Amino acid sequence: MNKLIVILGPTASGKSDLAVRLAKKFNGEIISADSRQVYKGLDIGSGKITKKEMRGVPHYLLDVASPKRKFTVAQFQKLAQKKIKEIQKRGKLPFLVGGTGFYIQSIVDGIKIPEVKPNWKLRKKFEKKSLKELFLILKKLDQKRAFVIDKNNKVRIIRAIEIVEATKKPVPPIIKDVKFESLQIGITKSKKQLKSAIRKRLIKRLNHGMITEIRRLRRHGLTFGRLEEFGLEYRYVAQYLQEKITYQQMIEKIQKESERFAKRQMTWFKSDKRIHWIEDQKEAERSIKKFIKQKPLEFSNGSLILHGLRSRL
RNA sequence: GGCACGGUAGCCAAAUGGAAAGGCCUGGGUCUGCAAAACCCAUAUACGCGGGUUCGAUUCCCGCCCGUGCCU
Repeated sequence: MNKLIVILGPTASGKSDLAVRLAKKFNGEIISADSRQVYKGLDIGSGKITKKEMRGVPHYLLDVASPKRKFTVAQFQKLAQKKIKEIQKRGKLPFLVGGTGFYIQSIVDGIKIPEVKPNWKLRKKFEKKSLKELFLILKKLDQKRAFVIDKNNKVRIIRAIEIVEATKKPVPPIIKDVKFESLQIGITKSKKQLKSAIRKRLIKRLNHGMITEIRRLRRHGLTFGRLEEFGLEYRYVAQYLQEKITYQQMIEKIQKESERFAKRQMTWFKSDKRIHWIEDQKEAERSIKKFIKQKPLEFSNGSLILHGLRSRL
């Protein structure tokens, strides 16, 4: 059996808690799909689940990377696929839980990411160039990719150039290699609910030593610049510690930015029509039960080549 | 009380004697190794009040109100 349950939703929607309950009920184990919780030492600020909250359910892909180094989707994909298979082999049901849409997509759709590691030196060099210059470079190297790429997005253009330079070939089309049969369950919350959940959670995190945590990260050698890259809590606490903003401004910023982040997450999720949106645990249980009973789908051999960028089934 | 500066959209903020920039917020969206990232699109009956000068005033003049700073 290669079934996989995905629990997703915007930040502060209560994914972790729901996942533990469901995992307990269905003999499952949890794999986190969160781009910040992979880092060691980012605990309170990233809302990492505690040992106690796990209630005996094994969790994976937490604390697998050093915050000094950048962790990427490709690394996530490899580790997660391996873990999921291991869990399945033991006869347990894997739950992929998190809010990082791209990470989830990398597993659910099994998109093949070009095997070109980020070349930080090259990126740094190209970052200095103007958008226009970069676009012209890409156009010369790979017309097809240049045609569809977001012309205003430096990061993407540089990445495309990076791939072509390394492989000496155009950027390959997106290929899907779906390895698991997955059921995606999404938690919905109204804007009001999210807003107040974010507020409550923020106060709690501050009371639980979030600032101390970030000071500790500093002591362990993380620069303020690096801390700011983690976004939200880490970014604005870092700014507060540098006295760029006041305590009050820090709180307001984290709140606002978290709300906006939740919105962006929903934008991502909304476009995936396969997600089953649920309002409570009962509903989730029902759809999981039904999903488990289904006969495994016949997997078509070979990989799919997508003509569009994402599948919106 | 005196002096100075200011009052432009929900917030910040520019310019201008002749159809009032921009940013934020907000809404929608994109996504091929940084994705809590990066990027795109949309959005406003906005010039404190009253009078005057003028063909025409947000802009110049007078008075008033409000805010900020300094002085007594």
